[in-house]
Amino acid sequence: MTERKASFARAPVELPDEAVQAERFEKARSAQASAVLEDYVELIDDLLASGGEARPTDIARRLGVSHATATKSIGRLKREGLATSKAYRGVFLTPDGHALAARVRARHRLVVDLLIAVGVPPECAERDAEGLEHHVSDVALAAFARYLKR
Amino acid sequence: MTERKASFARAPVELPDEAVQAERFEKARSAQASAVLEDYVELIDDLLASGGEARPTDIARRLGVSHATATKSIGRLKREGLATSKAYRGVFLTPDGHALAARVRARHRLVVDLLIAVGVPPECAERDAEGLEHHVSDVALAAFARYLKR
DNA sequence: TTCAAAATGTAGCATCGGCTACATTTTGCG
DNA sequence: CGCAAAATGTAGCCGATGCTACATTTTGAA
Repeated sequence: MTERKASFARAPVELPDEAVQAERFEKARSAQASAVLEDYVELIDDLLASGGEARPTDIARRLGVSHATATKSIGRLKREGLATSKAYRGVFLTPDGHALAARVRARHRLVVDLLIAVGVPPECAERDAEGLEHHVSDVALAAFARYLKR
Repeated sequence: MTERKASFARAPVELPDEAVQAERFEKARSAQASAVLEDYVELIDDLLASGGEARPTDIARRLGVSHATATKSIGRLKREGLATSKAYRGVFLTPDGHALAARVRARHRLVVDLLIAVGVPPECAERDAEGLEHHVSDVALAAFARYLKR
């Protein structure tokens, strides 16, 4: 078989430009950094809207973490100006926190609806959306909305 | 406007069962935990396939991190039995690592194609997929494949 | 009212994934 | 060949996010 030693045996793998690729990964990392905060504000907003109270223990149970972990994260929410709370009292959202919660919830809805629209089973859509949502850009979100409107 | 004081102003917020919700968040966290490993094996596999070498410096540049960070993560890949390397030499994948890379790449492709199919601009699809892919379950992936086949 | 259980707070530990700074080894060029 | 530059390795720091263990405060029921 006429083959030269250095020839490529497989399809020529096309790598993206170095800088472009690095930028993509950086975007993904920064999205992940805000994911936890987003989960907390969304959940707190839900609890406030439904039951009227957002207690650290409830938050912890719903997120599946220890109450100590939840308390620590709530502290971060407060440092970032998204929530307020006093010792031994429930947690509340600042206007910023509330606005973030609204955006997050709307995005969550869209992602779930899109998944279902392309044939993902509802329960699976809900489960996957919990991780997916933090990485969907505004541009993609707009595309989802257009797609669903058809 | 005839409104009663204590009536609910917003739609009655329906909260998922506590355990169900906790399970969703736990899934998302565990998916995130393997995200970094998946990114590394996929990139290493690409580098090996295209240029023939996967050097820590190249990996670091493409991921947008320092070489020290890359080295540390490569150490983790080795601990987890996904890669091998000797001091001052390139990185290689074990059979397990190669298999993981193949699965990750296939999933990445599907996610990008699905995004494009629903109207997301290609470059945006590539960017978002970098974060999204780690959270798409096998069930959702199968649905994506079915959808694209139509 | 009292007191035990539940909720909350706090301290300390581990891992992970970033980073910078510095030490060491390879590599390649003059 | 020799030596400087590049690549690699290593150490130590930080913040985020988990955890357990223990201290404190609230709460509710007897």
